[in-house]
Amino acid sequence: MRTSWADSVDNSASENAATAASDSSGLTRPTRSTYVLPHLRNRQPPSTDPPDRLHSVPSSANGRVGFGGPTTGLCWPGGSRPDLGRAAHNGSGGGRGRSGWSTRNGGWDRGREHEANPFVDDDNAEQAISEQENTGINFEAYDDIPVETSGDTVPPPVNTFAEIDLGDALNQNIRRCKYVKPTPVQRYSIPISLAGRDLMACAQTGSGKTAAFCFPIISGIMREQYVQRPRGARTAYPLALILSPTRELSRQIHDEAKKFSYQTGVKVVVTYGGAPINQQWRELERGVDILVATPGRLVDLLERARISLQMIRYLALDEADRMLDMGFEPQIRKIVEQMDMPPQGVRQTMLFSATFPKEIQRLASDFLSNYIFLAVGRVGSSTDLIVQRVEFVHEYDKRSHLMDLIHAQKESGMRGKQSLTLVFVETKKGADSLEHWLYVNGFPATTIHGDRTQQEREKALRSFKSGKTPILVATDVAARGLDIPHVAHVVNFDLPNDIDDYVHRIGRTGRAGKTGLATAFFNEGNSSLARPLADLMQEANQEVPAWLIRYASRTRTSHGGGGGSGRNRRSWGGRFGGRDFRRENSFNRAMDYHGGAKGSGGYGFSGGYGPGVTSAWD
DNA sequence: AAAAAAG
Repeated sequence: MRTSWADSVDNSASENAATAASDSSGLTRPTRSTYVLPHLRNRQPPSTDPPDRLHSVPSSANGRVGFGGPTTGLCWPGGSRPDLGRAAHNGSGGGRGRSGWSTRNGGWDRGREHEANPFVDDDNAEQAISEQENTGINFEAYDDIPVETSGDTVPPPVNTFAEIDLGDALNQNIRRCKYVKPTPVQRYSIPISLAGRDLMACAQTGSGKTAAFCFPIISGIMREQYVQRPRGARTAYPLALILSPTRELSRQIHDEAKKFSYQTGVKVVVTYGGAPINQQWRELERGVDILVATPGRLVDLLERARISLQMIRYLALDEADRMLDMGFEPQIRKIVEQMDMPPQGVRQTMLFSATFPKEIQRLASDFLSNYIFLAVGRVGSSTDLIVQRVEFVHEYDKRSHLMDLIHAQKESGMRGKQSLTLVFVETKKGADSLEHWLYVNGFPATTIHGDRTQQEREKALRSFKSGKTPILVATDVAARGLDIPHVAHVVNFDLPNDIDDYVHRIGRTGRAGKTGLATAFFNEGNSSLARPLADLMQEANQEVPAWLIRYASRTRTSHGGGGGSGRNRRSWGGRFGGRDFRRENSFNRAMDYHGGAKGSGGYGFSGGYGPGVTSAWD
């Protein structure tokens, strides 16, 4: 049985009580002194704000003290593994010159001690907030998770990181990240990727997808020590490309990848729009193995020949279904098919998302070669950890209703700043206007959307993460992938039109095995979402209001009971549910999953490794 | 129809 949201907030509050008790900056205190109205924000000087300083304060802790590094001074990565590449550059061993993995910085990174320690933030700021945080994933929530694989000769999953030959350096970083054992998606996808196979992976929000595609890439690059890259004075030749749909997500992936690749010699660079391109050029000139990027800026750099993709061995698309939807597909096609990237089959391609509609899968198969399809958990969301509520709220009542929710949340045990509320709205204008209204009413809120400058966007995100403004009003720019600890409540102030967007939005809470609450405001304008929403909630064992079910049956489409056609089809399917309600449509949903796309190619289910249809989640 | 992504 489910604990109530208030309970879970109470629990986490008491978990944190020891360390957070002295924190007096409550939710209720609007930070008016630093608040700037939206229309005045462009005049802000490029100042560093407190959250940033918070992270950089302990300069004395910079360097190698944070993770107990000195104890490992004698076992540099690869010290006992000559095949692990760059270790040879360390100290006096580096006599290979340009035959190493990165011709551009072969001589530069000998002094690895100059590589900033990406773990200092964790050790100082994050741990102070919550000891629990970095021990991360609540693995009990992942026990007996259903898994399905299909494709030729699927490599078996592993149960521990130790079973995987990732290399000493990477293993050490995994320990520094305090990852104790792999999440389900990692257990399955890492062996697949290490075997060199292309992969299309669906896994719940917050289940560790980033590491799942980063580890094999980093490990693979470390092995390719003799990769000879062309020498172009101004052109960078990355070996791996990771694409994501928003700038903030690209940044987040970059920051994660930096941790994973610390002291491996593998260089990670991020590039995205809205930020000065010169700085990014300089970074690229210093050498890049893994490039993380948003599509627009990458195309720009490709057209200026600052980047060549001809050495790409690994291509990963995060939020792959978004990357291939109408808005992005032409750009992705250009990058993948019309520039100088090696074709599928030559490079290794990995697609990851929590949702994967059938029609997008069909598109995606253009980029893949003999790929393995992997579905981990109830595809669509980590729903059991998220308590979902739907309330009927008229348009004109939404604001006061939101105010009630925030007050209720405040009273139900938010003592520190670690209980954050993320409010999704449909439009950028709506975001500004709601944020302004919240401000006027004394709520410490900020907003993130595509009409704000990149500086404003990143500042808003920092301010939210730090708890300085524990309410964030966002458009769908924040719907996918962002990993924000302590988001206790996601409010769908305006529901999206696509149920997949809903899945991603609520996935901003209930991360890494923690619980969360998601509240949606539903009214006549959302009738097209009634059925898919009711179905999703029911599948996740949520309480579905009777009025929503009535709405759902009223808006049944002529295509029949499956939720209609088009964008609101059920894309996650009920393959893992054991209940009759799901079985009824299991055939249709199986078709949804696999789209019949490779019907002649022998892509049957093999599914012999997972626990099949047994699931603690049902 | 909106949002995102180049400037």
